[in-house]
Amino acid sequence: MSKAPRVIYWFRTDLRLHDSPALAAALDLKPECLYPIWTWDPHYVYRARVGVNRWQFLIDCQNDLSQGITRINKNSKLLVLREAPQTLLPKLFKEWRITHLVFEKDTDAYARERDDKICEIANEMGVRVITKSGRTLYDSDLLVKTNHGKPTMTIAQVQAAAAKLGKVAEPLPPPTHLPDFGDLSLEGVEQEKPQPEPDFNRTHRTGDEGSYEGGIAGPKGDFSVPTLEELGLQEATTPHRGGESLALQILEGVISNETFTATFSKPSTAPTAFEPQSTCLTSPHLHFGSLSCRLFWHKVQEVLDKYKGKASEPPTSLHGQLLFRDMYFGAQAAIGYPFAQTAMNDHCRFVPWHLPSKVDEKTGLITGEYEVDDPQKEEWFNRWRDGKTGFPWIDALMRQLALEGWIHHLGRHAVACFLTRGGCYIHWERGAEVFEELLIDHETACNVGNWQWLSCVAFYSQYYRCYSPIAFPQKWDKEGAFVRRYVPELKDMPTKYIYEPWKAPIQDQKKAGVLIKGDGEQEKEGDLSLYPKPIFDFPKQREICINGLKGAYSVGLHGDSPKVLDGTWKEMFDDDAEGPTEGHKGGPAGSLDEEHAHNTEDLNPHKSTPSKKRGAQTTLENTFKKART
DNA sequence: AAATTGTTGGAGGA
DNA sequence: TCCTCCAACAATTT
Repeated sequence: MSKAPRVIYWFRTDLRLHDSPALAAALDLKPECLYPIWTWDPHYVYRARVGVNRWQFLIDCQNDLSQGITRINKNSKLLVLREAPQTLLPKLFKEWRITHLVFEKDTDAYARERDDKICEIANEMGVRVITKSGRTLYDSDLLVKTNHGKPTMTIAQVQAAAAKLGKVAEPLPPPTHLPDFGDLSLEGVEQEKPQPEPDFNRTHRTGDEGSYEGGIAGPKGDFSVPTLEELGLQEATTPHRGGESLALQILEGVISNETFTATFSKPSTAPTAFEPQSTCLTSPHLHFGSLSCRLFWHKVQEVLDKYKGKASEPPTSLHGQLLFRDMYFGAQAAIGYPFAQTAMNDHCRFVPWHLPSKVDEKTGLITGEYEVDDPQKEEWFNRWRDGKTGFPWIDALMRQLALEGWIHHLGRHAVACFLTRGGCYIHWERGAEVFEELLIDHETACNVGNWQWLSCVAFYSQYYRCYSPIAFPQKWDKEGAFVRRYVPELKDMPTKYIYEPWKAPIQDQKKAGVLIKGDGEQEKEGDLSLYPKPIFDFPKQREICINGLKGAYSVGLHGDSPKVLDGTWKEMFDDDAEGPTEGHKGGPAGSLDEEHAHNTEDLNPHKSTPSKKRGAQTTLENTFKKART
């Protein structure tokens, strides 16, 4: 007769009680006791980039989950344990006489490596491991297999595979009972403190990082959910809060509006809308698992089934948004570690962007540090990140991102295009890292996938379709309410100049209480606020970028090309690889000061084109002729 | 081989 | 508001 199961249910990213196939599997075991645990993975604390707002959201989720567990069983709660799962779990298996480990499968490259190791150890120790897929509509590995073993790179491929795989699984109801946990003794367990270097999150800490200081069960010894204070983090600034209770309320709000749900079309939702925003803001809940994507899918389906009018369809519909998520997860599942970088990634085009990542020679993985090939480009990057580019639309978005941890999808398009192929010509990996740090809904698969899309290195290739930081927001927000909200220096700027304040006559600037001057370092001059001059002439940079992309496409290297890996790609490009040089080596920004001294220079794109285009073409021929022979 | 399609560009004109 | 053109990528369909 075998003993009754003693189960660890390991909540990882997936923090939900509703529709957790893995939790259902754990309960199917009819365990004698169940330990619902969360482990502080030092990878998350130090190596992933996690800003305070995402920490806050996660802590909200944990508190809500813990309360949810206690509502079902007053003798149970979420147990938060401060140690890496690879070292901690084997000790717990022994200490708590565990028979089964159950968790939801994770296809992130690091998570897979970690979980494989854990499974191996569990196997050796005679602990049975049960995993279930629950993070996506379809199991990502199965999706890839159905896509002929290839990464899912288009939504059509996902839809074709989904048609073969059949309907999205029905969401599972929340559990009605949860067993007590057993003995919580940690007598025989010694905490192994993690190696904190490198620590990419140091900038967020006011005090010492303290998540491993109070022992495995935390400073109170009661396995409680940590506070930002305990983690040594500054206070969060986001108004968006986490937790399944809240997520279900949002979902209810969405589906109770039948027309919104049935006719939702992402490209026609305004990126400039705030309070309320134009989309549902469920992405952080999908990331942390405080909302099930399958529950979302079927709730939307119920509305569609009874909707009489003309409904929207994938890819622009709500279902389409969820399918895109599965697409990026499928691509990541198939490509693995290289998916999140250019190096070794056969699906990623090589473009000689500025500020390229340093690559670890042994592992081939990017290190998180980058090469400053041109100090001016680093200045552009810093000003982009800090919302001081001098383009109000870009700056407003970047400030909203830093403050609230969320910006609309099209806003992400605008800033991503601006940093990479439609402005700065800086590496998409730099932008992805900033988003990773600041977004509360950050998901490696979706973030990396979208950066590749926007920079035209994978998923998308129409690099000549470029977002203007002036014309694009004008389409949505003529008055510039969004800019006035997030860039308060410009709140009284006349509407005519709101997206290009450098054009405002000096009298108008003064009347609006702001001077367009400097690089954003200085905030005030006397009574007047200062707002920076633009980092460059947008139409000029746009042309440089488009020609650069054209060249890189014609060279045709990918992340796994030998020339990319050994650095000899440089032979295929001129030194100023991004395009026409024509005496702009010092950079167009240098000439800006003079050009805009009178604030009347017309920076309207597409004005100067015909003669210049020929010039660019000729230079391009020269730049890439080696590649063609 | 040519035509079509692809979630979300911009300008100019009717 | 809708249409065409711009100059032009790549995967898929015909």
